[in-house]
Amino acid sequence: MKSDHQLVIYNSLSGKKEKFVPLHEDHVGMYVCGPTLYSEPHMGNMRTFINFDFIYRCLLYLGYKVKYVRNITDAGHIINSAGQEVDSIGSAARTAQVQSLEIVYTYNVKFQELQRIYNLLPPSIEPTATAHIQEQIEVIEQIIENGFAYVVNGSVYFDVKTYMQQHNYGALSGRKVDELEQETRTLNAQDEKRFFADFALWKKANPEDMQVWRSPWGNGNPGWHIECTAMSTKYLGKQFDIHGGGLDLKFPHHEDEIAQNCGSFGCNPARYWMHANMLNVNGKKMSKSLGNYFLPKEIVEGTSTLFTKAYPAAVVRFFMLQAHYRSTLDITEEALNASEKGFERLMEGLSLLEKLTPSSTSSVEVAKVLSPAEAAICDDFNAPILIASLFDAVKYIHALNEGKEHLTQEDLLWFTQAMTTLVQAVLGIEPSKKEENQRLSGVMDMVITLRQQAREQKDWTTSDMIRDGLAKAGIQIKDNKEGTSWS
RNA sequence: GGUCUCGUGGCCGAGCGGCUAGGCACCGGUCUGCAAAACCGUAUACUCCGGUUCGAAUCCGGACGAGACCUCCA
Repeated sequence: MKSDHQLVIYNSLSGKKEKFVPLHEDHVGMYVCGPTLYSEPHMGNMRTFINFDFIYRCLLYLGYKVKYVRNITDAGHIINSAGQEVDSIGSAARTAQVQSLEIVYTYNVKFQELQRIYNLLPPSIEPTATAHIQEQIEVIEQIIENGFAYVVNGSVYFDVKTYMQQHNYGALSGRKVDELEQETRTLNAQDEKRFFADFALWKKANPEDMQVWRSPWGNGNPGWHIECTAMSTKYLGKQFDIHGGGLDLKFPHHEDEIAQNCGSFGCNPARYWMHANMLNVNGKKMSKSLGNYFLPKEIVEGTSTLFTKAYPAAVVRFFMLQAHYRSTLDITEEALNASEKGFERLMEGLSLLEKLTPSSTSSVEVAKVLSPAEAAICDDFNAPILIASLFDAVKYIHALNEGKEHLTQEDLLWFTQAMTTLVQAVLGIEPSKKEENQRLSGVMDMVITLRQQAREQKDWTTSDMIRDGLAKAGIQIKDNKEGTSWS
């Protein structure tokens, strides 16, 4: 561990912040539930992935060797409590009149592109459900062997009642099964299940199914929850350090994952469960069903009807990291604009830092400037506090620039590297790339020279005409001490 | 209906027993031919009502309001 600070993580399992102690020193196994590729992930989905990307980056920064597994759901049948079968990928395929794999492949390509645009580090492994059918079958067999599942008419169900005799179903979500029964509004029409809370591990094939796999129980499809158990076990072991996902997956998905893992291997898969909170639009969760969503690409391209302009992906990412991952975040144009200005201030501070000249002595300890940033990272990955500390550092950079503070060459180098690491490697914010337009910049050089000549002759009419004309064309003139620049 | 979470200044959003969060906007200043930009600085807050405490935005109880989950969802 590089840091002097002790990392604490809020564990959803206990509802408390806990000291983070990995199972294997310096190594961290982390599993995060990825997207279901029946449509293009929306901005809310992206917030979760951005948050866990930040967490991954923090762990790397702290010196851990991280194995980060994020699955891709490209198969799976869900039986909801009303007994209806949901096969989102299959129905998307039927609607588009293509094969399931085509749907999955199309959206996976888009998802990979989004990861690039939003600067998400690629996980160590991105396994797909369809490539792990055999592993899923093996886990189900183990659960049956342990007596926590039963076979009915070609389908396999998890036996919650039997499981409860030895384990705590509801350990994560805090739900109590007898309460659940009363809570369930619609009466369960699924007569195959012995108990209303039982869930499918394997579902017998329907005639309309486009994808079907062979199993000891006949042709069918895996249940929704089992893929995560199979893949996390295969790549991270029966128990690993961190399991993450969106808050909306806490129940039933993660609760059922715990049941499956305990039912097959006798242990909770993860020691630390982390849940990222939702992205809100006008105070309501962004979701497909509410229709209040927009796509991550639309905001970057300026084609979303919610906003009047386009925002660079780095700005959107920065905006998201200005809220803690456990809080909901309301996205509005006003808030986004505020972040954009702040983002630019931070970036300008960074580029100013590289132009500073060293001094023979240092007036401030660099470690003291950087310490709050590390403390923020270690306090349950507190990105907003980290960013606040970076803004404090920007103030310090300006003080250095104005000669109010000074640093030796050695300290300046240290400070510069640390700041760059925190912004680029940890926050995952790349400096905005200025679009190099050779022809335009040539023209602009000339225009600025002309305006400068007019100003020297105190010909304010001409110089203001140039300034206003450029403003109309969307180009802003900035007069600094060193001269005139534009953007 | 059940379970849970949250209500912070104009906006977004940290903090979670005593110490300026931060960003944006506002206002004042420096700079400027005037502006803009940039930089510096000040101010504004903790839904309400009780309680615990020397001290509460922070803990406890209640009211009101909002949201999430209990159906698929990141």
